[in-house]
Amino acid sequence: MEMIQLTQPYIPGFLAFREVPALLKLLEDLKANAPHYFPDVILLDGNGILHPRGFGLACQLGVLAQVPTVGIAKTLISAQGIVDDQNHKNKKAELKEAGDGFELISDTGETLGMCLRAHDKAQNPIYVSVGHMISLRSSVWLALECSKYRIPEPVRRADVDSREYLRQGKTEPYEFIAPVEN
DNA sequence: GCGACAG
DNA sequence: ATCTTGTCGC
Repeated sequence: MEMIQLTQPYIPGFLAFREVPALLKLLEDLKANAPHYFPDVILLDGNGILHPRGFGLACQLGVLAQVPTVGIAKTLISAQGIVDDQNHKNKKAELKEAGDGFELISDTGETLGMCLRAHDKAQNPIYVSVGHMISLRSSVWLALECSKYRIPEPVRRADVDSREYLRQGKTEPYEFIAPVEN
C-alpha cells in the first residue's frame, strides 16, 4: 500500500480539491485488495449539490469513482441564496424529532438538499444533499437509517476512529484487514 | 472593500 | 478543523 499526502489546503468551497485524491486512492486500493467490500454507496463528510457552484465533495468523488454518493454536512454552507439567517434558524427550531426536516430551496426554486434532524436528542440538524447516482429521498432515508446519534454512523465512525488512530501517534499507512466473512 | 466560509 | 472549561443528561 502506498502513502498519499494531502497537499492542498482547506479552502471553503474547495474541500474536494483537498480530499478527493486521497479518497480515490483509498477506493482504488479497496477495489484491488478487497473488491468484495467495495461500497454500493458512500456517505461523505461534506456536501453534494448543496454547494456554491452546485458540485461539492460528494459530487466530485461520485463522478470520478463512478459510485453513488451522499453529502452529509454538519453545518450549512451558504449557497444559491440558502443561508443560515433568522428564517432558517426558526425552521430549525421547529424540528422536534428524528426524521423531521425541511427542504433547502435555492433562489431559482431548486431543491438542493434537506435540513434534517437525525436523532431525537440532537438539537442541531445535519444537511443532506445528493452527491451522485441517488435521489434526495433515498439519501435522507439512508442518513436516518444509519443514525444512532446526530451524525450517521459511517461518517461519525470514520471521524472518531481516524482521530483515535492519529492520537496513538501512528504514522504508517493504515493496514486494511478484511472482516471475517459470513 | 467587508463579511462569510463544507472540513 | 482545533483548543478548551464547564455543564447537563442518560
